Amino acid sequence: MNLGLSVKLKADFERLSARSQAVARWMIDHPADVALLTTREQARRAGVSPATMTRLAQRFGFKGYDDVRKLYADAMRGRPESFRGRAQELVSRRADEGDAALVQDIFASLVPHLQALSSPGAVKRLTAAADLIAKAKRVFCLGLRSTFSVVYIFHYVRSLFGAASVLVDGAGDTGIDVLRTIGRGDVLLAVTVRPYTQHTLKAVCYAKEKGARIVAVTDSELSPLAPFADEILIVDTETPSFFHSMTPAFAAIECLAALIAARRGRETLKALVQSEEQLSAFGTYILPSKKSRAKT
Amino acid sequence: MNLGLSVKLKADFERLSARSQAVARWMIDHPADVALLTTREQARRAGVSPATMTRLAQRFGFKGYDDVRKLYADAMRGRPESFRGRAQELVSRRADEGDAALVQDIFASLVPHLQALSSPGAVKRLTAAADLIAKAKRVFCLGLRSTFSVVYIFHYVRSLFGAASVLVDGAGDTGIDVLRTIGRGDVLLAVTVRPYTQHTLKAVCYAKEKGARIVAVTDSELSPLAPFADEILIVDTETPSFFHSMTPAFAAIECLAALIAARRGRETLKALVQSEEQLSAFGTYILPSKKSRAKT
DNA sequence: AAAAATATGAAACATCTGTTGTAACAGCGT
DNA sequence: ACGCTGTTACAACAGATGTTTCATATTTTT
Repeated sequence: MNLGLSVKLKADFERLSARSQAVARWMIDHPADVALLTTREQARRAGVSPATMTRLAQRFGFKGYDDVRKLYADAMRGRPESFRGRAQELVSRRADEGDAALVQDIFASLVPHLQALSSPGAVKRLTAAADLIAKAKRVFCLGLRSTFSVVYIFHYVRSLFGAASVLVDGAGDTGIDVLRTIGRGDVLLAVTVRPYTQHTLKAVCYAKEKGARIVAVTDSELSPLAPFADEILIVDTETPSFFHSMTPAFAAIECLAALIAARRGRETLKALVQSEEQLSAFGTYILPSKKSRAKT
Repeated sequence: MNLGLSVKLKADFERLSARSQAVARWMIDHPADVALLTTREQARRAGVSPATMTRLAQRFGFKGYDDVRKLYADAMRGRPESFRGRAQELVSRRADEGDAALVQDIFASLVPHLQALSSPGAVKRLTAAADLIAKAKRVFCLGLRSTFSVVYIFHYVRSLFGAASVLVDGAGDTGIDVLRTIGRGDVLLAVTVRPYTQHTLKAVCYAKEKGARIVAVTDSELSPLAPFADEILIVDTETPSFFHSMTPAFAAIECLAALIAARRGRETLKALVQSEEQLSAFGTYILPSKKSRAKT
């Protein structure tokens, strides 16, 4: 990620006044400090009056130097597109203050959450989890309440692939019963975010004791699942609205499923063909070509 | 970022008070923001009064929270890899190596799909669908196979909000039976993407005949659902992997739920309080404070 | 059940922030 | 020398910042 401003700064360097050049030089040499220090402190270090900082920023089209600092701060967080995104957001919010703003805000907040999942650290965790699951005899998928969506899609995709998957869910609250047979060689994929569900933690404890490995998808290093997890995936849930979003967790699980499928390679493809045959035999899907003759 | 404080924070976590734990958790989850945001802003995001921040810092031997921020700022300066473009170099170099490439590609492809959902046209459709659903007597939620995740989360959130919602799903393939009572004033939320499921289309036909309105979430204007839909939301499903992603549909539905919740305003909040009371009475969640006395 | 101890948020506080108005200054052509 | 232009620092301002105080919950102990 390169700061657009640094580039502009270098390009226009010649045309700047003496003091402004001093500031520009200092900024280019100390990008981290631009994000971390106050404008006044930066002026002091660059040997310039604070007013000069503000005016330089304004020359480049910012409202003040504060905006420059925010730009550098965002860059430091490792969110390359955030400035462009924010600008768009502002524009559109001016256009409409109501629903549109909420929609924009929700999706805008999701983007950095997804980007966080493709950071090197997250990738390492995803691949480690995929390795663990790919080697497992069976995978038990457990997620209650809002996270059920997440484990369901994992289980569904995994079933399509022909891999051994058990969805911990059952009519009449018999869900947890399927865990009875869990043991060494199995993996429990457990998903829970704040507020953490009691049953999920219990199940993880239980499975761990029986010798199963744990892959936890949760929202913090401090999650109660963390101490039990062999592999842990951290997903964001925050949104500008007052409720949490499961979209990042959902995306992470889909990605995990894809990684595992890739590991099984040829086997996956064979299973997919089988699945398709079965489903078309049952007339599950509408045929893409002619008229679909409905039956039943 | 190797911060001595994070370690101490985790070590003493149990001994901290409820509010301090909230702060510690937020700090561990957002280390970059500790360095970049003001104390007040951090307090706001952690859901705590500014005073708590200062006090927590003092408990750990600092003069005030400002010193903590400086500590984090120094730690951030110490790792220029994430800055000045070297991070992205690393990323793109790794992107040639199998797993990482797949992960990057998947999330990268999701971002434009989400952005498409906040385009003016999509916003209009979302708000129109929200309007229709907000006025409905009851909402029936129907999605089979991979799309079940999507309708499940909608149903779950809507139930939390105390709105009338019926999940079309049942043990023993009795799911469709609940549609018997559907009629004028009701809305059927139907989700299906290619390959379209036979049953979903059938159900939509049936509901339409009975006078219900249809909100369709699907992947194309040419979807078989389109002719029956009163409101239609189009979501992308394509990924660089060989299977489809439901993440955009998932995000769209969450957004739709948020819009509807906003429309119900005060009512939503009351229902949320009720839900919380009920859930805590049942001991569903792990209590955030000290000893959580498990029951059952 | 009462009392002591602790934790917490609202408001108050002095301090510091970023910006702007003003005046001094240097360079430059006339 | 003169006025004109563009820079710059200084001072002043409104607003925000981090900390402290104090009264009020909340928890723990007696």
